[in-house]
Amino acid sequence: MRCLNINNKDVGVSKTNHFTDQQNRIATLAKALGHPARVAIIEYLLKVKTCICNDIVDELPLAQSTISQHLKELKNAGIIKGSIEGKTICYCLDETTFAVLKQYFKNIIISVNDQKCC
Amino acid sequence: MRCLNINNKDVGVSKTNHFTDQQNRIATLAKALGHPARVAIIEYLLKVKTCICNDIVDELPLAQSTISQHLKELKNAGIIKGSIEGKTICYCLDETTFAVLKQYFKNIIISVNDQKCC
DNA sequence: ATAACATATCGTAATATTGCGATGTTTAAA
DNA sequence: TTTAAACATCGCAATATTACGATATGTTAT
Repeated sequence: MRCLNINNKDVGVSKTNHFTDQQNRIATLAKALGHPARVAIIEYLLKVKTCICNDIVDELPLAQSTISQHLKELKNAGIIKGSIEGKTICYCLDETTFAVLKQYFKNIIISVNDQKCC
Repeated sequence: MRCLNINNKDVGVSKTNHFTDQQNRIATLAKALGHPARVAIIEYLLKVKTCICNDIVDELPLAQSTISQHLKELKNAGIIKGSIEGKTICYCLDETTFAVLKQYFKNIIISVNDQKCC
């Protein structure tokens, strides 16, 4: 059953358009990292330097389709890159994205040290 | 209507217990940052050094109850701290948490530079 | 005591996320 | 050319998230 939103209330909808591009970007990246399976995938990619593809299925307690979905989300967010490598796909981490994240938190820490409270 | 999960499939449930504490911790932090409103709240707290409370309601295009909910999530994740300050509540960023995040991404970058691919 | 302010919580409605099996699609080997 | 491996996508079911208004709660002035 589908119901109409009679009152025109923005219910259940992220008002992304009200925030800055930077804020949306960080939120998108953080969201993509906001699931332990995806964190695990990243750590796996980090471990197996040669950026192998879906042996991840054997690594994690999730179905192949689920892993594929998680990989897609990571790729959409720009956290990983994937390139076709014959029969398989070579996924690997996107350094520049992590550099953005590192810098963002670094800057926060610089500012937060000025705080005079709590 | 509520339906039973006849097939015992873990449908729609994060299997957090299959991942390491570290992975779950990072995912929890990232998830809390995974919404532009919460990123905006953090940046606001960063700007107004004196960690004022709900003037955030005037800053963001969201209802008071919604802001309160976002603050709660940030607090639960350990990203902000709050202490009662008379009539108001003094919210401020938790430095140690940001230090964790910064370090995490720093370490990733160190490893990712070894990568020989893509 | 009461009013007013600053929150938090609750109930509800809607969308988003997560997970799976089944099924496509493409490539490489047989 | 069939087969199989490696993914991706689809459809479904269930939970989670987001947002709001209404309301409750606590604090401080009046």
